[in-house]
Amino acid sequence: MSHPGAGPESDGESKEARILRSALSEFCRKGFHRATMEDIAAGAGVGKGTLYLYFRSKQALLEEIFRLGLEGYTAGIRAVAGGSEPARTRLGKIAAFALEYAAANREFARLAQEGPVGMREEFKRWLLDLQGRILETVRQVAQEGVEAGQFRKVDPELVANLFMGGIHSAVTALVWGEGRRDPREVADALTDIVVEGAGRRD
Amino acid sequence: MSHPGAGPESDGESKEARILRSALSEFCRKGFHRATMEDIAAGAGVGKGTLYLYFRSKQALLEEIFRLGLEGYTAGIRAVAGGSEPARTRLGKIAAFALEYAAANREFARLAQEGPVGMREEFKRWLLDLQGRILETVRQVAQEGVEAGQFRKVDPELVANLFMGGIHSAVTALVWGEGRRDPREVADALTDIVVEGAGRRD
Amino acid sequence: MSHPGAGPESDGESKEARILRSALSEFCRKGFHRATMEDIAAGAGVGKGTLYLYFRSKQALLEEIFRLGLEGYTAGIRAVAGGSEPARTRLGKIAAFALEYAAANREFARLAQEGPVGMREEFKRWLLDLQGRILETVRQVAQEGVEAGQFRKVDPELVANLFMGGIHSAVTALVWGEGRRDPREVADALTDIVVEGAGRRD
Amino acid sequence: MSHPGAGPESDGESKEARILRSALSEFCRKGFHRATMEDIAAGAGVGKGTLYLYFRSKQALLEEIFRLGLEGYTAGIRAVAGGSEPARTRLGKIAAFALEYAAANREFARLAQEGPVGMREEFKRWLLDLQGRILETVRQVAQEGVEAGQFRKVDPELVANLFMGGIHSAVTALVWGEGRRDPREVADALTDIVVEGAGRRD
DNA sequence: CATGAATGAGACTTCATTCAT
DNA sequence: CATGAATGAAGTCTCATTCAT
Repeated sequence: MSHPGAGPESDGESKEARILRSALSEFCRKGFHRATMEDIAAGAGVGKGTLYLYFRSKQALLEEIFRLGLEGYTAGIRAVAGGSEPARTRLGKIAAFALEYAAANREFARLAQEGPVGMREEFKRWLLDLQGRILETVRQVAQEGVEAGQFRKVDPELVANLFMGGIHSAVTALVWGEGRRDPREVADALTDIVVEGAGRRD
Repeated sequence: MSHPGAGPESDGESKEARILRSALSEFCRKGFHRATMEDIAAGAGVGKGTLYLYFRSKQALLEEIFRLGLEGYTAGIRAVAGGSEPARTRLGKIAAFALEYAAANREFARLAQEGPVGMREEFKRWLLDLQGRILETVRQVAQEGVEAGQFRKVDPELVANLFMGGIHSAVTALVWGEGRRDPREVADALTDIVVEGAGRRD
Repeated sequence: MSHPGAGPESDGESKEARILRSALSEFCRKGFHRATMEDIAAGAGVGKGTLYLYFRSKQALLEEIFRLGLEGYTAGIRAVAGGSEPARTRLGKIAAFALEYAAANREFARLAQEGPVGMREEFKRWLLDLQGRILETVRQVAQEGVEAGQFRKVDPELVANLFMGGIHSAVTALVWGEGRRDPREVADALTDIVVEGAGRRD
Repeated sequence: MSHPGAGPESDGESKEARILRSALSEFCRKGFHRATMEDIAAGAGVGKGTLYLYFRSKQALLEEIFRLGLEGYTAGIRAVAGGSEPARTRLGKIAAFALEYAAANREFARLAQEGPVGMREEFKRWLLDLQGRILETVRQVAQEGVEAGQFRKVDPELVANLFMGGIHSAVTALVWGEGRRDPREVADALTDIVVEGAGRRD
């Protein structure tokens, strides 16, 4: 086995998974620097030294959390963005997926909003890259919308920025606010405004 | 001092201001936790102990930076949002102001994007509150647009979220990217899409 | 195992011996404190826990290495020192044996030169004692040389110190230096100087 | 001032000196790895953090101790070795100086015998170099003795090795043994044997 | 007001040792 | 006998904060 304790645990979750969950929870609650390895270990029900059997360092732990969390996110975004449906439909799906993903991973969503605090410069670049690729994916959808005549001649990059920014803003409200709204409904309304505009049609 | 009678600060900036500028610069460059009081003091050209004559703690320094930076920002937003012009015009002015403010205060804009790292829970709440009040201001504009029949029956809160999220996204590109675009132009394009929509009008 | 009936250790070396060799190698390469039980186990081709079936602790491992290495050394010294030949011959044999022993056990010789790092106070005393007994053996040879009229009235203890110190110095050059000289030749030259003196005879 | 606290202390010794003394004492008593910065600080009567105002790390502290200790040693050796007196006289002075230096710096002498444990590879090389230069100095004396016809045709390098090895051995006895002998007397006797030889002159 | 030497709490990380399998 | 996952004591080092000057 490449990793210690890869076998099934009695409480139904691998040690690695327990550590990751505990770390996410601590990082989210206290921020990277205020969270201590001691507390993370306690939260995972393991000894302090055990953390280092699974992760090289505190930083590595943080980065792995981001890697895993963003892997699912980007894969999902790309999947729903890749169809052959009208641009509007695809945008709607992107928004819906993003908001639902955030709702399903509230702690990670909160952590991700803290920004790349405590990461090595190298990992920060990876993160910016990833963000760039997501924006590019959305831009592509907008551009295809323009080319297919579904959208007017708008700057696709700006649409992508606006759209993802709007989603980001909605996610903030979603994960921090108390009065929760249905992610799907928000996604639809957001898409509606981006495509149809807020202005009155005469 | 070389010029007696030139006032206590012959280099034209009060010690407090110099400290704040140095702290902003350090926080921006290294992040809150990696920045040291020693470096901040050196950057301000004062002794380490002097920092504590002006600010109770490192946290207080950070919070004061945010207080001052956001004060100007919110005041500006409120000012341009408050006129009696059409909603679209006011939204355009909001975007223009926000982007220009970010361009004029790049370091602060970068710092603000890092999120509330290192702040006391109490100050985080104040920050969320402030953000809420800004959103509320924008929401108000949108709502008045709806009421005045300039906008169709969209959810004003969502419009505010989308709009400010888009601005946020544009600011990120503005303060981190190299190829700079004119803030005003970006603001106009952003407003245009939000009001007119990306979709084709038939 | 490939050859049933070939005994429990078909590779020709008992587990204990393999562990000792690996430990010696690690201690020699990295020093006592930097060497890890993990690496020692890996080098011996056994599990970490197995080390503790053969040795009580890391210290015990170190001490056993010294015990074994010095056992052969002191036995050899005593053997060649014990004859009834002239003192000079016996000194020559002592030097030859010591240098050849070091050449044949380079790793141990290097380790022994590092001094009693990491040992318990008790074992350090044993070590000093042993060193004292070796010196005593050599002193005895010198004294007998004086008594037999082969040597002039020199302090036998000092001769022993000088002689063994010279050997020690030569061993250092032998086990660390690249340009190797023949141990036997060095031993002869060393003995020659100690007995005949560097000074010119008129 | 380049260093904090360079001014005179109330107890008549600079903080840096107190730290160095405490560190030497701890390193000597427990060895490099077993000595703790906490104990060193306590022994110097300063806080733990203060150590790091004067020395970058524990290693740096050790290395500085060696640098200072060996600086005086090598300077002394070179000084007494450099005269124009007969080789024998100079060897005698070298031995006397070395033994007196060891007697005057017993703790350092003990530490130096532990070998280069805990040092960076780079510093180890510096140390070996220094040792080589000392040997070279002694070798030079022996060679000049040969050239001046004071010594017979012996290998000067071997003489240097023997002589310094003998001194080393005597130092060990001196700093660890209980029954102390006068360094000067030991130095004379040692030199006598090396030059005249232990053997009887017929 | 200003300074910066001094402090010590606190965090990460290592690794010898144990013990259930 | 053998293993190696798990542990936690222990140690180094950082840095915000204080206070005597």
